Amino acid sequence: MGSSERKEREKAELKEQILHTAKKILLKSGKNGLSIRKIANEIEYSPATIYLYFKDKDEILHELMEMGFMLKNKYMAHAYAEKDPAQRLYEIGKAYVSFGIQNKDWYDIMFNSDEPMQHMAKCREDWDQGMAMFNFLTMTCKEAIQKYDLTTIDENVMALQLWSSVHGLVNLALTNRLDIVEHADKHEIIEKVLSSMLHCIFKK
Amino acid sequence: MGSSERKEREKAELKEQILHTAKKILLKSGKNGLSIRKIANEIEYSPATIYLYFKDKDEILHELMEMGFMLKNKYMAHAYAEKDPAQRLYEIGKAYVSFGIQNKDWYDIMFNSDEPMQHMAKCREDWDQGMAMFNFLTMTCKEAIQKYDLTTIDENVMALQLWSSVHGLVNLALTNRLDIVEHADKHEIIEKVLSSMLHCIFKK
DNA sequence: TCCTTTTACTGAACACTGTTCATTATATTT
DNA sequence: AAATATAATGAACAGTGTTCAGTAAAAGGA
Repeated sequence: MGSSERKEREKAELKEQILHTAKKILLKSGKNGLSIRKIANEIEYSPATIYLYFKDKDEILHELMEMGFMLKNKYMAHAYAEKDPAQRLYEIGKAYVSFGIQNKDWYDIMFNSDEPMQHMAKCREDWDQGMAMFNFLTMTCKEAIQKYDLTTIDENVMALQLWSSVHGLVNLALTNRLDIVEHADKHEIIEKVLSSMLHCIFKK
Repeated sequence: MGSSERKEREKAELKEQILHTAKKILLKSGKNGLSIRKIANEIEYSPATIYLYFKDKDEILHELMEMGFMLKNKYMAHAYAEKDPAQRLYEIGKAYVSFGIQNKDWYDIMFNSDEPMQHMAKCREDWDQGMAMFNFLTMTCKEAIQKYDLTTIDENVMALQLWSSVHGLVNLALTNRLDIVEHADKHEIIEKVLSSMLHCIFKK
């Protein structure tokens, strides 16, 4: 009979509903405001029911992390399509920072939080999205090195140098530490640092 | 009578004891393991008593932040004493990263946590330690720019570029995201990025 | 249709968290 | 010794993640 298939579909539907609600609460109340009990309340099930669909809160945050990467990819799409690797690096940096600044809670879950990493460790899973992102950055660096004949820098070092810079900038901005040391406009100063960074790398 | 003086001294002593215990728990159980109730339990007072000496947990974390900066200064002392500004920047970077990697909980409270910033906002206080740190970095950049005739870079931009890089590196390392994208030795790769960063800036 | 088995769900509890406040205990002063 | 001022707390409020015995509902078989 097809009833077992229907049941599986219903089970998947409730799982989706839980995640959809989790996302809703995340957007409304932030990561700190997201709790199992609030999700349960919203979908009108008991908190215990959540644990029939997810092992623990870490797993839910891991799923939210994956959703975050999908959102981030929308921000990156235009930059990724740029032909010139040097210009592409600049566009990637700008898009990355825009995503981070405009989506604090998503960014925290993806790049700062312990819970999704904890879940991956428990499941012996890889950080596929993070690795894919970094690999693409590294490939663009490689292209740029070849095209602009940058003999003194390694592509892996260059990629990490760029990533850590924008990661640091976003975190300083999101924790309100950037405005304290630099009163000027946040976007302007970040733009300047990113430009300076790339200018440093590409000048010979 | 001097009894009021003695009472004030006793009050200050208990305040010190609370902070000392908070530090002890932070070192043993991390920031997440630090709770008002654990402090109260350790010093054998009721949790409510803590609130006679501190407005809230934010204030305690703010005090811990200040303690963290004192510890950091010990890490930085040698670097700060370096004569040559370019070499000093390198030593500062290395010392900063060492401090961060070796003191996750202190680093989080100082450079990532919201609570100490929240406390400062409530008290309309400045982030003195952070500003002092950044000002010193900026001055060193200014010196380096003058000595090595770097005409294309602004000292403020350069300082922020360096800070965000090491901040990003430390955070990626502390959240176990660095080892995932780069399997090589953590310290080695960080050293390489820092060197590359400074090499980029100082080459003409 | 009735009965058994399987699946789905939940109430209540456990062990925590920060914070407040009326009440009690202690110490000081009159 | 009594009155006052200070210090400390018990208990409660409103939360948190998580577990598990027990119940309700649906599915399968006779």
